[in-house]
Amino acid sequence: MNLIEIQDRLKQQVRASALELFGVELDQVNAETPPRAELGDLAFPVAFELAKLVKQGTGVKLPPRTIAEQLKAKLEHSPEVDRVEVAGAGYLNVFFNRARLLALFAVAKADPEGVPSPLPDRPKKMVEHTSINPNKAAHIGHVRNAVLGDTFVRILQAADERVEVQNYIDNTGVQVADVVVGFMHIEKMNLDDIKALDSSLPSERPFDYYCWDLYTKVGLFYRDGNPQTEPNAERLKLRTDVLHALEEGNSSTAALADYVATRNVECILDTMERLEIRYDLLARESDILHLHFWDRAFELMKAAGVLRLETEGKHAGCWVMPFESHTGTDEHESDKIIVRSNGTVTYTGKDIAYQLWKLGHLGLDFNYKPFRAYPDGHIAWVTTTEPNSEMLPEVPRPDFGSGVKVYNVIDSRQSYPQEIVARGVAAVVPEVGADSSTHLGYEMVALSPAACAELGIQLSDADRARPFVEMSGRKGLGVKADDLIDRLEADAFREVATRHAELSIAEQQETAHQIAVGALRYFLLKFTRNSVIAFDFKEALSFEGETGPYCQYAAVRANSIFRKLGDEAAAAVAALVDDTSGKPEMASRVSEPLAGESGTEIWSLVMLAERLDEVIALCAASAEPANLAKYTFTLARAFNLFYHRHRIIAEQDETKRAVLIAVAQIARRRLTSALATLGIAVPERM
RNA sequence: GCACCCGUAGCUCAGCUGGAUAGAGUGUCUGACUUCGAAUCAGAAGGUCGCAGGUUCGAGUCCUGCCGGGUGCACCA
Repeated sequence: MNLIEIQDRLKQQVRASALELFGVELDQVNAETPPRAELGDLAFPVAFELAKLVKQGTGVKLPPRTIAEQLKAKLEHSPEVDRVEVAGAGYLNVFFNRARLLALFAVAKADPEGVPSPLPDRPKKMVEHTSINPNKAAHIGHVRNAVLGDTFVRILQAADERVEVQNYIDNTGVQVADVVVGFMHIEKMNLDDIKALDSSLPSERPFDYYCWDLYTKVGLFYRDGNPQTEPNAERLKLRTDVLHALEEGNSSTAALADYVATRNVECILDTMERLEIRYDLLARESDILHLHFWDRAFELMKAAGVLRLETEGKHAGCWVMPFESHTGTDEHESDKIIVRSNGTVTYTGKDIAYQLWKLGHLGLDFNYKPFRAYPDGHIAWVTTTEPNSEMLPEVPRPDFGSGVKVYNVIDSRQSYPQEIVARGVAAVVPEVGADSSTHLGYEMVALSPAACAELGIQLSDADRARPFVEMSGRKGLGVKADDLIDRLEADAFREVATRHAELSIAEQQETAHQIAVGALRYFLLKFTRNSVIAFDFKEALSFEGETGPYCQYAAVRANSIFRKLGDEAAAAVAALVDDTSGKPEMASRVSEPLAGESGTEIWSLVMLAERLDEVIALCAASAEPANLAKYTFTLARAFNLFYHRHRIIAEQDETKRAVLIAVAQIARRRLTSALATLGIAVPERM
């Protein structure tokens, strides 16, 4: 039995008592954590609500405290409850039987490092994240997306959900076309030239870095080298021609673009692998086009009557989706164009087709082939048009698509098109509804003025006056992910080398790597999704205070205690469990260290640690990983305080020592599990 | 013009479906390493929760209006 089950049981008793004593049927009973541990383990503010309902129902005015007093007597019969107090204006505060629950929590099975066994019987949830245009290296804004998405995946898995992770590859879009224009018309290269270049590039400037620089040149190229002038129409036509070639496929230009995009995807996946971020499926836009997903979606949408062919006005010849919640003006139309007057489909249209496929309502499927095998044997697959790829005998292919719920991790600037996608899907398949599509939006990562100065970026006067500057791949304005990870690893390595000279270089590097990942992931997760991160080097590179390494350090300390205790820890916990079951005298001795002011302080760590399941459930429901990050830090902080105040190994009293061991055991298990769900490993030493 | 997001300590941010005395980190100042590791801990100082109304037992949280900042409203993605 865990804390959630105990709470649910008490809530049911409150409901039953309210009905019995006052004849009031409560919809739900709220439980909260009292502001201070000495006020109890669980609080019900239910008496306030009951006072109101009783007055409405009968006209009798009962003070909340009187109501609470009557409920108190009923609750005190539960075996998990030690006593109940009425406090304040009418709070019902529950104090648990500490010795009993300590034994209960101490024997709970350890979580298997946040990787639960697969649950094939469960309906599948789809999470799309990363989805970086494959034309350049990833910057920290992209990493925010990937870390948010990956952590949300881990949260769903920790909540026993079945999840499929997809990364959308927009390999036929404008951004890829631009880099292709750069290779063909600035660098004057053909496919063989690019391959030769690729293999000659130094490791510190890989292909995606090369494309990053080239991409910034293309913007200038369109404007004949002067950023102030209007684009050169002749040169812009080169882009249109490339775009057209990409959509058609089967040309030397398309082959060149495919190489460029695929190599960038490989580089980006390498970057993400450094942060423990992996994928199940890479869904390529070219395959959505060439397998005619849109044609099918178009038919479904027309049949459902969600599209209207405009015959007059400035949208004449376009198929549009009416969007009445946005009122139109002269400047801004309220309807969303899905098919252009030249017959081509917009991005939103393609996304509706893709979303219908994710939910298993398109009636078409991709073909698949393996893209990358991870060291643990997991395979990231990629979509393809070639049907024979299905036949690869040595790799069993999972079934992709057909989820019941879709989460799209996309920055909040795209909330308007995302809303249209959700409504389009709901209109075609009313039975799944708009609720099956969730836009997991987040604000951008921008650059603080200090960060711009450090990067040597010249700001315009207008930008200087702003609180932050938006990153721009087009302008080459941004912090590349690999550069930042390199810096973090170098900083961490320097620390580890001085602290642990006894470790081998390889061990020091591995530890530095784990610390760097912890620092970066935590930094990106501690902000809630709708807060803009004004990126600051000093803050991002910090290992002290509210950081990932702080949390890792607490877990490392806990582990070192158990390393020293050896077999004694398990024996002590077993003895404690034995004492509390059916030996009243021994049980009361176990209660002693948990009583009084000092005992409450120790006990509060247990209660906090056991709240992990509740926090995971909250994060899964609200799609807000920041809650888990904050919780993990709070737990680490509480453990550090406990660690500082109580010397376990030096403790002479055997019973108290066993209690402290059990408490530390619970805390380190939950802390390790919380960190794993954040994608943060616990080093051996640090 | 319309829609969405934000405004909380000097700075960066939390604040669960309305609940008890609004919290962290950072910065400043002061203490604690002979101990299971100081990437740590303790203490001090720091607040008109943007402003004004309203809803109620109770509002940082909900409603209305206003002020200030951000984003979106493409036959781009």
